[in-house]
Amino acid sequence: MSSIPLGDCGVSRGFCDGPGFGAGASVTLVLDGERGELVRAPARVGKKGKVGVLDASVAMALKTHSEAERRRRQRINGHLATLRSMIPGTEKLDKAALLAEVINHLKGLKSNAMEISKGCTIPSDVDEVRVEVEDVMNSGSFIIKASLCCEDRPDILADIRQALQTLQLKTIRVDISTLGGRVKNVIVMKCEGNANDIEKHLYTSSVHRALESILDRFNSSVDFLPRTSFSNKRQ
Amino acid sequence: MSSIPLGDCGVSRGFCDGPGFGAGASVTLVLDGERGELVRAPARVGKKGKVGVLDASVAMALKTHSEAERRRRQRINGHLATLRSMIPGTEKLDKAALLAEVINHLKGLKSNAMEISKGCTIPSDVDEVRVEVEDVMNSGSFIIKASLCCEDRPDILADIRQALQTLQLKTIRVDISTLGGRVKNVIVMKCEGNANDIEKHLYTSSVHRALESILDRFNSSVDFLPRTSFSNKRQ
DNA sequence: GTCCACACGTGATAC
DNA sequence: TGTATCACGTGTGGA
Repeated sequence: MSSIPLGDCGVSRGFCDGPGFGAGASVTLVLDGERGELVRAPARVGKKGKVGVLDASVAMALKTHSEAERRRRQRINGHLATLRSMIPGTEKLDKAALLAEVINHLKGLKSNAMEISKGCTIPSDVDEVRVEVEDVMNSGSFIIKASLCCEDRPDILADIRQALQTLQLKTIRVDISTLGGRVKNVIVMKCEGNANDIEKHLYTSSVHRALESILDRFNSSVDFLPRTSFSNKRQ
Repeated sequence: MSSIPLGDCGVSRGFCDGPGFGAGASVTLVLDGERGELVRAPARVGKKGKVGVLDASVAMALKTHSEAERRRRQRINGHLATLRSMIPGTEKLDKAALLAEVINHLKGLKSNAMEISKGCTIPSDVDEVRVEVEDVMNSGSFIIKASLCCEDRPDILADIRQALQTLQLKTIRVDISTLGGRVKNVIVMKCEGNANDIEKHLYTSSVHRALESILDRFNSSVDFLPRTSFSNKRQ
């Protein structure tokens, strides 16, 4: 009784005239347990040995039971319909495929959020250079995602640009986040054309070296650089 | 045949000896359609008027049918179990509540992604200054979230810092995203202490003016500034 | 003893 | 044709 059935779900048949009831109740053949063989059902008798003395209360119990079960089905199918409306391209999928697609979208959104949080937050006060080949297109192009985390300074972006412009990489996107005097730069670059693994490794290590040189340069000059020129110093 | 049934799902009973079969097949009473009354089922006869001439092929059809149906249920329930394992706190929920929770998580992740993309992506080639009081703490402090979107240039961050350092605002966080020669700067500032609405509006408009002045300065000087010094120009 | 959720087999239906 | 999915009513076990 907690959730809402979301309408009739298109079930417009009358009560108990649907398929699956009458035949299931009148056929006196059952499939034997371990064998799967069709055998005669044992003549089921009532509790007192009489068939047909089911009274009105039992009938009412059956009725309410089947109605409750129908409501439960409506509830589940309503939620399924909601999910189907939320995920594009699932209009013609059956229940299992819809649920599989829901799982995929959930994984995708979760990894997406993970990726964004990984790319946007600043790790805990530790200098870091990370370079990874993020995605390999089937066209031979590949994407390099590099990040540099260090103490903040105003010309770090210019340094990064200068260090990377010698490479034949097209900068797709740059994200810079600062927090408490630290900065994390995420640079997404793309190399178009067919490159083999050796070339990819060459690019990757070149990017890594370029960013590490920035880090080294900064760390060697941090002692005598004026640190008071930033407005967002750590406190 | 595309997805995997994910094992037995704990169903260890033999075939057709489970609940819900025997009694349903031997009781010869059905509930009448529109009324919900319990009536005698019409004596179902075979196709040729004889009961009990169901041959082995029909039995096999029934067997394969129920087995296929069981496989279908296992597939669906397997996906449901996967969803349950993906979302914490759904271990003791029933199917409908689980699906409702899946819907909630999907909505949450989607709005989260929307929020992040709102703060990180660059709008479509239109200069923009937005300032909003993001969150008002119950301590009287408030947070100003300002964003400036314009053509990219190397010293824009320094300009923003200079323009905002005259205000008594502590910079909590700065996010900068560039894409195709455009840049979006998101600055989150905090003003501690008790401020009334007039002061908040004063701060807000000051930030707005500061950022717009940067935009104006850039737009008036864009004609004679060298634009070729960026590595990530739009192409 | 009542209520609820689940798994079951079955008929209808689509392809 | 067989082989899928789906909704149905029902039996049953757990709160």
